[in-house]
Amino acid sequence: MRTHKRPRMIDVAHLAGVSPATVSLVINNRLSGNVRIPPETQRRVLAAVQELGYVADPVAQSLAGTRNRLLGVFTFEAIFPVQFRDFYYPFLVGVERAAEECNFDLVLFTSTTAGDGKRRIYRGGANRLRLADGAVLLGADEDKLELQRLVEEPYPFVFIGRRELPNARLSYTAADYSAATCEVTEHLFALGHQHVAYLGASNITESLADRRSGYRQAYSRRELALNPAWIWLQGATDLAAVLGAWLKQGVTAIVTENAPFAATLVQTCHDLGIFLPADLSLAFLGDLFLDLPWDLKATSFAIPRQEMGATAVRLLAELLAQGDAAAVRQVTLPCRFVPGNSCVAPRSDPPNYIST
Amino acid sequence: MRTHKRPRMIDVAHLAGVSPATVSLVINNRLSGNVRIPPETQRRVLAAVQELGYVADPVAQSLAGTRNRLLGVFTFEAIFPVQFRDFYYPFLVGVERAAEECNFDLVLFTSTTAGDGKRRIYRGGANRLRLADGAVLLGADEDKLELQRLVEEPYPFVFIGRRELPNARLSYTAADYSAATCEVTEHLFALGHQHVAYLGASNITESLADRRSGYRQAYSRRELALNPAWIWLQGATDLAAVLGAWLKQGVTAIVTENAPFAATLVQTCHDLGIFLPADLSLAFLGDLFLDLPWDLKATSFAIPRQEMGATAVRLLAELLAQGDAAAVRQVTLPCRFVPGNSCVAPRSDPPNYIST
DNA sequence: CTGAAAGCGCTTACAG
DNA sequence: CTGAAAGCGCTTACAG
Repeated sequence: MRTHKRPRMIDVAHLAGVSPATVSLVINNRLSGNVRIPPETQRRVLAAVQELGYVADPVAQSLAGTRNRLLGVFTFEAIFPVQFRDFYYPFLVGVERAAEECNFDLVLFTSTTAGDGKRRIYRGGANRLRLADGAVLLGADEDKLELQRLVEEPYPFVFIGRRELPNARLSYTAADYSAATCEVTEHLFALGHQHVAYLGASNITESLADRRSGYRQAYSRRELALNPAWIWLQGATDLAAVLGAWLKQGVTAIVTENAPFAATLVQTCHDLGIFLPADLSLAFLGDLFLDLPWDLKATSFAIPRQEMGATAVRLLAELLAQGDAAAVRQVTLPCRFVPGNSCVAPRSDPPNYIST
Repeated sequence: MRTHKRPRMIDVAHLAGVSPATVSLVINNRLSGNVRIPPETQRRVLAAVQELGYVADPVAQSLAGTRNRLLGVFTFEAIFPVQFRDFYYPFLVGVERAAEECNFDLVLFTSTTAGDGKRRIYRGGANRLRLADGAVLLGADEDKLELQRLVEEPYPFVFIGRRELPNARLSYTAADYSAATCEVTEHLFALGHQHVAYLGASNITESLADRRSGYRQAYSRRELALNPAWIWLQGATDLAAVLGAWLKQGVTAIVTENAPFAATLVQTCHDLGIFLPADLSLAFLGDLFLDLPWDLKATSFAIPRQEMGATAVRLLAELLAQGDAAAVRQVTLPCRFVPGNSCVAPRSDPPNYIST
């Protein structure tokens, strides 16, 4: 039972002495081409809007099939995560700023949480995001099946982060992890390291694949042979054992993937009595939220998170303006190399490690 | 031009050989009271739903169902501030969680930014928040005139943080800064301090007023006279001078308001060669985002930020359910005393300070 | 230039 | 028990 406290378009129309259609036209500035409404009428309409405090109901606008200047923000996990707060926040800052620029409000889909705590775009079969004109998606753990379904319908969205599907292209703003990883690895080569190992997580995502290809690229640019044993993805084997073997084989530097992983690495080095960075140089692939011991500052790269968020919104705004829901835009932004002191030149006189 | 790829209710109705109304009733389980649909019909409808992969369009549902289940989140500054990120974030976490519970989506009003960079509830006379069923407001620097206007219209909202208006009551979820400050101050008395001074900001807000009254309350509970000179609000006089005077007069402990301010205090102590906490105990009024030197851990209290956010949303949900836009709810949540080591017993043998 | 009408996809009284 | 109809608040051809 809606109490009609909120003024509706019909009220505005009455007050202004025109029809709802005219109100709609004036409000939405659809005064192009063959539609011409005299300034005086427009003024009356606007005055009525003013007087009543009228704001169009976005739900009705949406149903009627036009734009409601609402941009969705969808994450498969909580949008305000507690665990990776520091990582995600800058994306949101960027999203907000760009939305402000483009005059969009943001709708956060929190009601899409399924029974299992995970969020779903499709509830049963309906695309919940349709409440908004378009949406920005972000976060890990995306459900590829849902994404696949989303690209198949004419609904504009942009993913923050590169995401690929088997048989479809989708819009995204990515960070150039490949180039950044290549740069970091080359930095190690330039310092004089010959054998640079790679420590990664056991899973594979687009952004991890990019890092790994950047690592390989650095090797091929230097025309160095890459010993497959120097790539180790977290698995059955013990990290300490791998580390011991690497050192014996002459590995003097490691590039490592994510922060939780990096913490384990640093701890293991400590346990094995390996001095950082004197015995072993460490480079980190992306923003690190980890306090390193011994005044170590991570050599790494910075992900342009705020820009990625802002760019995603701007792309979406373009897609909407262009009105072609099938259009695909992909933008890759550079990362910034962050020099630290966790990478130094290798020892001229390497210690003789005992295997563990 | 919406393409009808998605099955609509009418399609289900056709397939099941019933009317849309029946489909709606079955799907929404509105089979109470005088509505009775034979199991066989229900089965047919459900089978059709299944076969077509039908799910109701939420947009149409909201439009038909009177409410749009959108809750606004409004701040007069950016909702994702860069400066006070750590302070505001937990409120948002609480808001999101409660919204999820209550099945509301959230709309962040970023489009309300005026030319001057500040956000406004009213744009040209229109309440922009009306887009949502109700709204949660938070943040400092609220515009009292806009708030005044908002309470005057029948629009349900809840402020996160106590806010008062001259001639109206509004709904909020507050933290009990008064009790918490009283507790912290009494803690100092219990440690043996006789003269506890108060250092505050120059402005006055509801939450600062609460702290100040808590401080006074602690004195009156102990039946101690409060020397007016021991309350100092940031102003013309130099902090160092005030501090020097206090110490000479036997002040051995200070409670201090906000973090930026607290930083100045700590620095000044350092400059004057005052050892913390041996020479001077320091208590902090609320969550402190400041690294204290010398392994000092702040004695302070924790603001129940997440709970405040969640409670605000739940209150709002209640107000909406109750349908009385004029109803006012005010909830005050307790803060948690945080024992640190920045408060210790006063020296039995106080140093003889030289005035600066 | 502007109004009347149809339609977006659903729900809810109201009849039968 | 179930259908026909009206309505939610808007937009968009289509007439005039």
